[in-house]
Amino acid sequence: MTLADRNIITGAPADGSFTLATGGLDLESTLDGGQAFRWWRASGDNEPAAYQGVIGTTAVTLTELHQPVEQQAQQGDVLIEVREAPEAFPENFKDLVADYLGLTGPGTHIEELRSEFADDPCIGPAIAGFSGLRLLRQDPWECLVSFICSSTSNIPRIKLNVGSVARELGRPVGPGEADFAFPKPATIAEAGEQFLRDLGLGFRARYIVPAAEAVAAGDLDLHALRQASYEEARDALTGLVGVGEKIADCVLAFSLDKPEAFPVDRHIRRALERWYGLPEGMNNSKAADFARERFGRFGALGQQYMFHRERLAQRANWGGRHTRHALPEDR
DNA sequence: GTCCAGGGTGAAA
DNA sequence: TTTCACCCTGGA
Repeated sequence: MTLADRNIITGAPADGSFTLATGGLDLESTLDGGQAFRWWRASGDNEPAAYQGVIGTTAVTLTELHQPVEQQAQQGDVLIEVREAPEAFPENFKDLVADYLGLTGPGTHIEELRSEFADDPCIGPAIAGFSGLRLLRQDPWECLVSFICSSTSNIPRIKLNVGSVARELGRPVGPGEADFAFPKPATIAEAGEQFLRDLGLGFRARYIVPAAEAVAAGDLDLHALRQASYEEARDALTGLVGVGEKIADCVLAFSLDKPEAFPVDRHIRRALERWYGLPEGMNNSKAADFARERFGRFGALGQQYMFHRERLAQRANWGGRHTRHALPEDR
């Protein structure tokens, strides 16, 4: 039975909670690993991972099921609890959650990735030791703003900035202090650059407002880019001031159905040099070409594994195994 | 207290 | 192709 078979639903959940077959999805690395920035851990380090956040206009808590549970749910499924149902509760909400978690998309092609890249020096061990990372399929507008915020920033600060924008300009959708729907482009455009600067976004405020205006005016139709080719969609995004290839590739990978996108930042650049013989001094654009050539349709997912591995390696936290055995200084 | 890096980009040199 | 300014937050 496939995940899709197990996830067939009709109508909205009656009691506000339901489970999804996710094939062993790991919430921490997927929701809080640098793809999305508005998920907050709601459980202790030694408890099964649980995260609070907002999907669309619905405040939810997602919890990994680590023990056999009743009826149709299985170990490795995820429990979705609706913390506060919106006035107009989406009839197909379970489908929306499955869609957001990428359960029907390229992010689930983990077995193909595993078989094709089992011998890969960098992501091979990462996939073998850690198979729960998936690609999300986020709302493109929130994703775009998030990654404009990422410029010369760091993950804690990106979360701070995106959270401030949602809190100050978004509509409250739940009891929690982070329970806000992400504000529409017109709302952000109207708030203006100075407002965003006062929220602490710095020079990024100057980039977000014109992007909001373009989307609000219909000059840039983000959802339509899901149907466009990778090149066409990337050109449309980099047409925005403050959106270069890296940010565009993040938005393409995490919200616009472009699995071949391969965002190259300083960490990924270092990994490409260390593991794949990328010549030092090659610019990021060429490095991305190199990686897309190598990873093809697994670019976005492979990049997430690479990014995850580099992050853990920097924290020296890869279970003491995979980071230590093949770094250049060890060879 | 200072110093510095952090999921970049665009313009000038 | 390289260098620099752009904001500002948290940790060393």
